[in-house]
Amino acid sequence: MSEHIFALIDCNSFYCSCERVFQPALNNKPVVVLSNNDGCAIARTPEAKALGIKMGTPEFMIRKDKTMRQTHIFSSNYTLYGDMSQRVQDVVREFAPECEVYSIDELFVKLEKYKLIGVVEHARAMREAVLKWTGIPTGVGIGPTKTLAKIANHLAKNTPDCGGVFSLMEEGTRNLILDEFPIEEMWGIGKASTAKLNAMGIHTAGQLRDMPARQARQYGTVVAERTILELRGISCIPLEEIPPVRKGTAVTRSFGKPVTSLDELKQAISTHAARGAEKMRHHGVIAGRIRVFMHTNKYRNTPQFYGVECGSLRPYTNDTRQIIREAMRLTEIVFRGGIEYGKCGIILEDLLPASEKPQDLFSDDMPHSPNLMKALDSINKRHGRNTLQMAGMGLNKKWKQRSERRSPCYTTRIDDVPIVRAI
DNA sequence: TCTGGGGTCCTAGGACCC
DNA sequence: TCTGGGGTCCTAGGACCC
Repeated sequence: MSEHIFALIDCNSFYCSCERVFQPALNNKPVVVLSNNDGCAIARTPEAKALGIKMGTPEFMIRKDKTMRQTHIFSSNYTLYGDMSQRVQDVVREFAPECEVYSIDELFVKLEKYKLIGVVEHARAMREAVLKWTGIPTGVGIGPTKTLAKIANHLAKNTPDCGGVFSLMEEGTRNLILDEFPIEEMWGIGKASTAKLNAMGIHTAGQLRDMPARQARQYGTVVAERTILELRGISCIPLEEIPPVRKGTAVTRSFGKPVTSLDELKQAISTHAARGAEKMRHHGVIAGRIRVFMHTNKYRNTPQFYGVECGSLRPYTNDTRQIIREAMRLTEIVFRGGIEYGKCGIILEDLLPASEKPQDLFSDDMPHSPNLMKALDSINKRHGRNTLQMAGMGLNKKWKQRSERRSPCYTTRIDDVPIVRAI
């Protein structure tokens, strides 16, 4: 039986690296990128980590703290990151056509074909090409299963002198490493599992790998069993080259400041509903159900409230008007006065490819919908999001989030393309 | 005294991921 | 003053059906 060879390519501090590509003066300086609403740090460079900034450190703490304040802070710019991600993928595919896009900054590939020329050398060449052609630094971990490739990737980033590539294909090395590797750093082992395993005396990946079957059953689920087999080098999680069809899609946001009025809530929900409909059209799907929710800010010391209501969409649709209509009906049901809301959103469920739309005898169809929506989308694509919108979405959107330090869309907006001048 | 068994669907909640 | 958003999978329990 021929052995699998998985590699995981992971972009280093991806969002920060994207910002650095266009501001090279920030290399070797602490940089963070904030969440939506400029709430907290979601990406940090090693220099920022060294200052004590953690994943989720609030923005105001970074700004106030004496050592942290030297950090360069960016609002998140998903248009830029999405485009840079696409460029990284394009380079990786040239070196490894069997490729799964695992997240915006991670790709799994299979490398069996490169065994003769040397898998590690090939990975190194790929990594250098990604850096040269996109400006994004990466780490590559190699192993006989995805779980082991993930661990190898962790080592690639934290082992000086490995040139950004680490392989766990060789069994001897693997055993030595796993005996030292803490379980809480493993893929699929979160807080709850760590506590459970620690209580059983399991602290390292090596101990987990050698756990007797009886004890393993006591510990957990199918997922745990799979992880243990993967640690033993038996591949249970295959490469998924074709992304599975989404089951649902959500648009949710915190408010820039607390919202109390039904009017503003309706504006926000209809804005999210319109964005949800747009996302569905982009993916060529329709929804059979929509859920609307709103809740208070859990960090504030005010009476807490969480409300949610679900309604069906018949016929299945991705038409902005129908989605907003149902969302407004649900909003009025859920809404309660006298509450300071912190966040709201919509979730579209029961998604189907638009081509598989169920026939429906009892509800009116909108024959002109596809063309109208197409026109709406192309106008907004050319002139910017919500250039053309439904009246209910509101014009001044006072509830909107902050995003004060967003960088330009260097690679996707012609007005934002950097200009190089010869001196 | 005796009181089936198996299946589906739905929802809620937990855990985990990036 | 200020603490993200968007996903997946699994399990348990209730309702309902034959």
